[in-house]
Amino acid sequence: MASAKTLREGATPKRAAIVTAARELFFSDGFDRTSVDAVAARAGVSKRTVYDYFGDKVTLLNAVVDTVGQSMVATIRRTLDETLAEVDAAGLEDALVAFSMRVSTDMLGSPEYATLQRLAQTDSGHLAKLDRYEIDNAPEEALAERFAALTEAGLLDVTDPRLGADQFIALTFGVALNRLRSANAAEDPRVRPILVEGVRVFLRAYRSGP
Amino acid sequence: MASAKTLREGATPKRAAIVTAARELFFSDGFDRTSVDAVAARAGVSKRTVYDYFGDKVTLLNAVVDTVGQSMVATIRRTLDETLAEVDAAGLEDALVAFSMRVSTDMLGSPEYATLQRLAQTDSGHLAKLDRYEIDNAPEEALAERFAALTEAGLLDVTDPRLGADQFIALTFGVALNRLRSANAAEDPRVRPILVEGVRVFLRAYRSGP
DNA sequence: CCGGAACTACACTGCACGGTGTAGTGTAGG
DNA sequence: CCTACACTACACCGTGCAGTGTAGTTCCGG
Repeated sequence: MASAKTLREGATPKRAAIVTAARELFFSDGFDRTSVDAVAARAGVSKRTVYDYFGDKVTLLNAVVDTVGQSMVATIRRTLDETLAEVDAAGLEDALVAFSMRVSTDMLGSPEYATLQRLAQTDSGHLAKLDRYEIDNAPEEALAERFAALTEAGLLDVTDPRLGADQFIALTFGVALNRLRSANAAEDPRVRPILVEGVRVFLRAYRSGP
Repeated sequence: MASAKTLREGATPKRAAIVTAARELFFSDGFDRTSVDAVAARAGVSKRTVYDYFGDKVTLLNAVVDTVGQSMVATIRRTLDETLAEVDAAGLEDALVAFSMRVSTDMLGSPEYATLQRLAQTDSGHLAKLDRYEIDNAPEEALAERFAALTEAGLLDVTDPRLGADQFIALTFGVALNRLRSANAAEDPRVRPILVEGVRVFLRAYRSGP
């Protein structure tokens, strides 16, 4: 006897369209300033359908956060494998730069990550208690694992991998995001130097000493 | 013939109370979810008075951002002078830790800085074009100056002081904020170790080598 | 051909909130 | 005592928006 009125389930194209439209609007205008009517219009769908699928606006937000989070994690995992799987000491710096560049650009806009945080924090903060721990920390955890492996392999000297991952992220994406508030990292030529320097600082601190 | 209806000026206690109440509510609930009625109630003031002073809600937000920004800059400048004015090589690490700790705790709650950014960005982003450049960058610039001085003095080796400042901030406050999303740094015992490690990374990368 | 599910179009409710107008109260200064 | 001003209390308007109810259309499987 769930009190729900049987929301529509499954991965239909309409559902995806709604989530996509909602994501775009939430990201650009914020949760509060986005009306469900606008989402429906953008998705090319009747407002009623939105409610048939999601029940209410907050649930829709959760769906967006969920979707973005998952795809983000997937992107990071894949990029991690593709850029940092087999490196030697000589290629480490380039590999780390490549990794951060790819992540920066692959995330559709760019501050997608930070924006997601904002969305799930500021907006649904008091509203929904989504178990965001996994989504929030998965990227850091994945990177931490990799740092641990690199330490094992003698390329790095990271005693606290999780902290190291947080610091790496802060030094690269954190600085870039802070500097170029609105910009989308995909094209901005100012991004790369920031990432390069961030990686250098990280390596000066954590590269395995002789 | 200004179109304004002569807002109330000057630093009256009521005005301060309104700004304070608005700050607290904007910070905890967000701009959109905070009603002017709530602000007035919290300030112990009639709603009409709020409008007599500020004209509209966005102007009130600007006043809040302004006030917080100024006091933040003041705090940072002062702390900078008190902790990093006269240091030698031996005391550098401790001084940097002291600086970041003091800044973390002195900022009333803690993520005040990030929250301010959010407020002025997400919320008034499309609404008001406040010339936030000074407020936003003053802390970084101030820290950059200090790093330049320390480089001059031979304690550090920071070729791009502004970038170094951004990195320092990311490594310390950035990491702390990211980890302890909601917490207020003032008391949380997890903050200090993060700051200490951030400073160490920074110094390993930037301490003047022999 | 029938029934049901997915959808749309649209009207409609209820409410919260930004903003205003105004009458009235307290208070300080001349 | 009178005026001016800061302020309150309160009623009020307009609007935007979440959410619902419903009638009608299309389409598909049996």
